Amino acid sequence: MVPLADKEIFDEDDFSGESRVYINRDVLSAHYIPETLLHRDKEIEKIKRVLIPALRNQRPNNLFIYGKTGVGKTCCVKYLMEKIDAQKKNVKMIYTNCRIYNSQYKIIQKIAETISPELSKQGLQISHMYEEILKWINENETILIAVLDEVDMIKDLNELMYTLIRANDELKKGAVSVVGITNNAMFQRKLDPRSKSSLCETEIVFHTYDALQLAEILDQRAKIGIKTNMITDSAIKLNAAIAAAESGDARYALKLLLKACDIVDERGIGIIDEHEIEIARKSVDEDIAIEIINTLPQQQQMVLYAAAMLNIGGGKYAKLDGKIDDGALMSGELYEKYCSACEKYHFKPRSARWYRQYLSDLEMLGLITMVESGAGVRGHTRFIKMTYPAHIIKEIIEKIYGA
DNA sequence: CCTCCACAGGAAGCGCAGGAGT
DNA sequence: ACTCCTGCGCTTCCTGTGGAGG
Repeated sequence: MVPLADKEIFDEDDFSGESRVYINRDVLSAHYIPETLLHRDKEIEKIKRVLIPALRNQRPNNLFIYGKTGVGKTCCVKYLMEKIDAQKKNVKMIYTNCRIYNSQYKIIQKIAETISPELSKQGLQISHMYEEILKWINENETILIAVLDEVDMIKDLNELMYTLIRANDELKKGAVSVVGITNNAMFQRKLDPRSKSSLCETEIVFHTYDALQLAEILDQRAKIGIKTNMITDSAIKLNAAIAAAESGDARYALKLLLKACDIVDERGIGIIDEHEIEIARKSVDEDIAIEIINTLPQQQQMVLYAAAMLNIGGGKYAKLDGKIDDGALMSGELYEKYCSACEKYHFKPRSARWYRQYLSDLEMLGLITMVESGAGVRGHTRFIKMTYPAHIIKEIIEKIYGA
């Protein structure tokens, strides 16, 4: 046997060999921003109109963008960011994904780091970074626009908004504006009235794509990214129809397309047709679940696991005078199951209060949905339904911790 | 109508970790 | 090496809520 070190793991073809399917695989990624954004002219125009004062060195209104996942919110904003950057005016747009930068501290730090690398150290006081940012804006007479994607993930958004608004009172030159992006309709309720009215100075709502629009978007990407005659029209139509039925989510549509292309690319023969889209669909659904669950904190995985076990085992829940949906769990019952799941894997279960926090986190991630009990049930509780099939979740978590 | 149930979710506070300042 | 400060995950305590039951 040849020792591994002496063997070439990748052969020459892997580097230089041309793909049968792709011209440029990256084009099919959701992060790719095409030259022209289809079906978003109106939205781009609206955002542009809000941001235009910045180019004249005036403070633009704060902007709040709402719309479901994969409707092009981030894409449109990033598209405009590039255009504004190219103008080379004294406008600095800083994009932050608040799923990662989820507190006032982290966001201020991110801004500070962007304007001056010396401020990238951890542990600096927030007031220090704040002063440095103000100084920088003043000296450069800059309009700073903080783009906060998934703004609902920020834990102390009220404080952050207060800080950023106050900055404008202290600045002699330059200004600070905020663009908040979210897909969570409920989130405005958590804001105090002051932050709400200031963040939502102007609001833009993005509507979901229909099947026709999705088909055109897919077609546009396919033309740039995939070689001619490698995909049939009916495959694109089916791909669009599936995504439109799911949620009108372009990101999902692209993932599906990418997966189907990968399948054909690996297989080495044939083209992408309806059948390939169908196969891709199954594996994409599972991939999405695996990706989310793997990055979940341990305790939240336990809650999800408990829910899956109850769903499979068939708890008492489903038999409550037939009114309740099959598979709807009561939160009290689930907490007990969660505690025993923790015991099984030798984790210390958290308090019921914290467990309720986990539930709302899981709901935010779209892994479960919750409904108030309402009439027919004694007491005040919530019914919990899983968005992904229980057996898939069970498998994924048992793969991590063992059965 | 009142009380109880089964929770929801806010507020306060605690212990720990990790970095800054001395 | 130490003290101070801040963020983070968590518990404890508490008030609120909406329907069932007496």
